[in-house]
Amino acid sequence: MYIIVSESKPVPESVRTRDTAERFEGVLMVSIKDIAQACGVSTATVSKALNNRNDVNPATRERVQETAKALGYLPNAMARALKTNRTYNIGILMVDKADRGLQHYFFSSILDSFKVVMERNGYDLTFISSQIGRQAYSYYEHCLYRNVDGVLAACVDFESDDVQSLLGSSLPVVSVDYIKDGKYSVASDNARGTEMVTEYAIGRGHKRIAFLFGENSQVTDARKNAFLETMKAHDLETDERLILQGKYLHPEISYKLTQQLLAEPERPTCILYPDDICAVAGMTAIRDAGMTPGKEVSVVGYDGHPVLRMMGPHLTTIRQDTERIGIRAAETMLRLLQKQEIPESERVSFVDVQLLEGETVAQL
Amino acid sequence: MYIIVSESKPVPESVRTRDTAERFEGVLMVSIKDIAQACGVSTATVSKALNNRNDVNPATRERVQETAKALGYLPNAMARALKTNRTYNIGILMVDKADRGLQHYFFSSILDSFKVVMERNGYDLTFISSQIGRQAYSYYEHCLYRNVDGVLAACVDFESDDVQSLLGSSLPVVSVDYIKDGKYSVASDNARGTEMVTEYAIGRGHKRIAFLFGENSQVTDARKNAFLETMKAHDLETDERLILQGKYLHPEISYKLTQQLLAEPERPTCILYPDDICAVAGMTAIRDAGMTPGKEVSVVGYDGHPVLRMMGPHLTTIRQDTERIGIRAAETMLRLLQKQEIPESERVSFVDVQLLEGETVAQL
DNA sequence: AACGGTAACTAAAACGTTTAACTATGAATA
DNA sequence: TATTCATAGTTAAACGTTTTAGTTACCGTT
Repeated sequence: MYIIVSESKPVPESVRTRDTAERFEGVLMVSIKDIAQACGVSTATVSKALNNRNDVNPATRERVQETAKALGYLPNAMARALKTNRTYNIGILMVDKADRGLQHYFFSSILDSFKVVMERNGYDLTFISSQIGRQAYSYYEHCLYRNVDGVLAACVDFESDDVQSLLGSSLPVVSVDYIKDGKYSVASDNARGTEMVTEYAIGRGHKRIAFLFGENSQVTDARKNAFLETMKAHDLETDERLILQGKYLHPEISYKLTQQLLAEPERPTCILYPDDICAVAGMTAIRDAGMTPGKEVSVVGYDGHPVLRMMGPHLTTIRQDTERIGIRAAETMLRLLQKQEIPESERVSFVDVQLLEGETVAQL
Repeated sequence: MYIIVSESKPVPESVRTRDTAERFEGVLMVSIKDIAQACGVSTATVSKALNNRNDVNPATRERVQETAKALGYLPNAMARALKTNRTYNIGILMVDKADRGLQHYFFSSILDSFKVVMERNGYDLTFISSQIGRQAYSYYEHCLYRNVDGVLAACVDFESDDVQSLLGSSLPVVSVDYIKDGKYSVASDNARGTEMVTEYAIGRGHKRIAFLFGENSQVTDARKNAFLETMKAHDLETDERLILQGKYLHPEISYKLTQQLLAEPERPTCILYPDDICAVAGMTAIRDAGMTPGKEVSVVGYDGHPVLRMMGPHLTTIRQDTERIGIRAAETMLRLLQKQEIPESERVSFVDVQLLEGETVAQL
């Protein structure tokens, strides 16, 4: 690997042996050629020395590395990538329809832990847009243009042609909460989470349980199916008037749907929401209707949003382990990048969820 | 600029005239040479045609561009950057001490809007880490290594040597909520926000107002000073027992400090919190002490976090215009990148805030 | 003395662009 | 007719690396 340069100092005029273009005003970059001249060896030897190859004399290697340090040498990522076809750059695909992808706690938090692990391993993260310069291109083309070594896809419209063509390519792609045959993904255990929370409500005596779900997606399907199956397993009938589609993280819609549920002739005793934000909005609707969440009507969220940790009453919810999801995704990515064979069974990795018991589900 | 390739198709074998390295398995990249051969011109002409230079015959330009499209040509960012010293890549420095920088609504939201504007203008965003490969380097060195065209710095320890050396460099840097002489920044109008909210509380009859502030920073200083000055301007005395340091976005600490304030012999009638999360925690502490936020003790937040939009009671708070901050930062960045002269007076751009009146400040 | 082997190094090509300098052609001008 | 000029193209170098193939020089064997 390269030389640690603890502090970047200006290159002393005395050691500069050739004209190097200024990368920025006043910033002269030292190249491998400068080191070669200073050490009286060829650039090939310098390259090998800096990369710790073994066909270079230890004494020479030492001398080269010291000179590199002394001159403040930094490798040029572009030149290296051009030659090796490896950028040590991972593309991040995280764009929801409203360009608000980063603002969803669930995804930004996954990105944060993914980032930490990847950076530790020498990779940088670059967002993939749907343009190159000012022209429109597909995500896949953008990836080729930037030559990323791999892609993390999350919070994106997986069913779009654009994303599908990326997933179908030979690029290493790890997707979050989306499973595709032969591809690699990390998913929160949505089926189990929904099962847990449904059983919890049933266990506290609830029979008439409403289920609000978000936009169509694999996540939504997994949760909806788990809900229906759990209800059936407990011989409880599901009233389709209580199973409504809302939108993830959309409090207004959740508020309205809650009002609608409360207006039912036979209203539910418990409402399962697609996320915590929606649950909070639902609680407000309940209060506005003159009732108390957790008393007349029980409420359950999803996510385990940290903002709610300190809020009263504590929301009963499913915590998704975003940190672990990010780490798992990074691990999978690193294995792909190292061309490790990943057994069929490990292509999809489910991350455990956790039931956070608050005070919003009444014991009937 | 370049050719729009609406869909990336495999290169027909017939048109491939030379061996090109596979960038990934099965992905043969078409280069400018392929186009040159196919069109019977030199690579120089192809380059000029694709870049819409004017010393190329319109007919030739047309032919080259069509061929490029037909062959599925994509420019190679690395090669181009190596030659031109322009990457069209902006470094993002957004790392708090706990690697949770992206999870702060304020910053992720700024990043989101910054990203949209920069991408529209042909720039990509890459996170700057403090490593190159597996070795530690300074942020500045990392920027040189990746050859970013500019850097956005936010949510970072501005006072550290590492960040200071970046700010002191000749790289175009735009900082958010941190002002440095001769440098470019966008800042939320913290002084004005605090003044507004303090005057609002005073206007509702509050005299004994507590002020909780976060970690030492320019933001904190601006807010604290504004608070003290506003109080003084209204001839109200400030009790230093009511002016306490907490931590941004740290509900537990906020909870404890609130308890401490409530235990004061002469307790405050209103508490100003450093952010909405802290305010929510404070409200819980107030409830836990058997009181009602907005009645016995009033509460004010800061940020205008959207999660709270649907929560009852509505928190009175200052909304920071994160979207505009991101856009402004992008505009400043673009001007710097185009080497536009930015007048002294526009180096620091303050973004207006907004008072969101909720129900948590009692009229005395 | 001749040979083979190895360690340490070098020369040069290559990655895919851009661009400065040059050339050829023909049209316009003096 | 000779000169200038503009247009449209070409050649070749360069950006900073990595890497293949080759070259020494030296040592130990036979």
